[in-house]
Amino acid sequence: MTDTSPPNTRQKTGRARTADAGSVRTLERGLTVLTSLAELGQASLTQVAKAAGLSASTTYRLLETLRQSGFVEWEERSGLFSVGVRSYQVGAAFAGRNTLMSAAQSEMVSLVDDLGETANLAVLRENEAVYIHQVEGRQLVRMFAQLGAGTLLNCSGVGKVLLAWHGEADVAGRLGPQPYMAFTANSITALPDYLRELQNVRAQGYALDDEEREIGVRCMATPLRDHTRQVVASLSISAPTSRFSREQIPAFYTRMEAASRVISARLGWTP
Amino acid sequence: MTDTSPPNTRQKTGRARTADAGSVRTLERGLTVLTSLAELGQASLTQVAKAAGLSASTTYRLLETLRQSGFVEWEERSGLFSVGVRSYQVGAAFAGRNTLMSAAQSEMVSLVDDLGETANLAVLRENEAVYIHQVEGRQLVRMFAQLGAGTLLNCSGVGKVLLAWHGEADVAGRLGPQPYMAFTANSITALPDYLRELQNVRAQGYALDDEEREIGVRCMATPLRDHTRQVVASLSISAPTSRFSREQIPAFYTRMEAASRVISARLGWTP
DNA sequence: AACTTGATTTTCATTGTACGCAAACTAGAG
DNA sequence: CTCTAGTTTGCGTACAATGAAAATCAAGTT
Repeated sequence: MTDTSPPNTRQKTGRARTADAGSVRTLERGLTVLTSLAELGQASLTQVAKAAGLSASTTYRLLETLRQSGFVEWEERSGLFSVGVRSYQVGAAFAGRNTLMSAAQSEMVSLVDDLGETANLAVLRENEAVYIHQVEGRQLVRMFAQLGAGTLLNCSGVGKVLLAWHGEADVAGRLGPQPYMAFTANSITALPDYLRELQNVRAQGYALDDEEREIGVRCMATPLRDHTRQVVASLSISAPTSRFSREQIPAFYTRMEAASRVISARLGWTP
Repeated sequence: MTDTSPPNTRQKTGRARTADAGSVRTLERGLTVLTSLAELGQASLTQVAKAAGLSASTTYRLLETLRQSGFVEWEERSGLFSVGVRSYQVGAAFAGRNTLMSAAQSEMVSLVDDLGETANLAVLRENEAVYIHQVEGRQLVRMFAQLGAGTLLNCSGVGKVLLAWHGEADVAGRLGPQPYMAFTANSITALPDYLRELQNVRAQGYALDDEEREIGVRCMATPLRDHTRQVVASLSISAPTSRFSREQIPAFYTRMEAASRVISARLGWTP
């Protein structure tokens, strides 16, 4: 029982905008449920509740509401939930409005035409790189990257590019506690190594994922900038090492650099 | 009408959900805001508030929460909101998990290879047909259909197919009040005409949009069924009349029917 | 069949939160 | 500078959302 404190404990600490000011808890929770479900792919009520960190009954009601709005689907047969059409519709609106994607589209296609490998477009979101667009290569072997999926920042070319021009503290914060998760023996797991790598990226103008994510797959990523000259996205090409040897790096870079330049120009970037 | 009738009018199917039971108002409103914004594309606070039918302050707080979660973006420059990356991510999860899309993908590609025109995949959602997948044709002329966009049911081939096997009352309900919106002189605007058209669809096995949506564009749609034998989606091909004459209808249908059969089979349909 | 176990749905009282109103700010336009 | 339209914040209250626990339901196990 809080003793009746004076009604005006108005702290006027300047402009400190409290992180979660004006935040609506219920909506926040609902979105957490939706996001958790998206990550799970397909899940039961209890699984979602656990993933979202909410009680079963609350999750039940939130999921039910999401279902009624079409953001979530429920398969009667199995009793499992999954993301619904409405979510897809809303997501498509993002793709439509997104200037980045339309600016990159044609160049990505011609890049794929020239190099024959799959091109990806990724942006930074909190602690991960999110692939927002992909143009598949002619080659049969399919690359891993899944649209909309998030990738760890420590072991992907796009991750390096997106962080390369950020401050060290920021980089450290986004990568989280060491050692970073490793996928292969080449994965970078310590901050100093990563920071040194970023220096290379700044010097060379591109980042390499040299079988750090998956053995047998090499990947080159370049920065895209807009009118503010900040790096807003990263373009990447992934290919099996058999078709992308170390010797080919300069050739790949020449082509990718040209594409990046064109796309950046469309975004308002000036040299 | 808060009828306090005993909650046990349990229907066998375990699923007797009352329309809005267990619905969370705040989340509902938040989702309405998100959906409205998706439709507007890019909008100011007041525009969204108006579209969602909510007060400015409520909308402000909901938008702010959506922004903090990444579902909505806010451009400082213009002060306008738009759909954010997070929405895209969640939507992509739908696409990934969607068995329909993966079942249809390869057949759509080969259909496009054979016919040279753009193929679309649509499902029914409330009162509209939603295009969830598209494979673009080689031809230069770009078709109208936009991914994730909803289409009116009265003047599209997919709309007719999706409703053809529904009861008349249901059809009437989904189409809303007459006269239906017309895009061209060929558009169907009255219920009796539409119901007669649905009879044709059932008899022929396909629906035609004969310049009903746009002059110069013809479109053929076929039903896709799953293991329940219900129509769960519709496949369609759109082409300018110059490349898709009435005489070609049988040829198109032969090809489309084959594709539909294969896709339906993948969904568990048995003849 | 009767039991067990675990998940889903509903009820219910309580609390805390989301809401609308209105005031305080902003920022353009005239 | 004033006006107007839009955005943001404070505040008190109604009532919406919540968790706990009870009631169902589904599926094994004996």
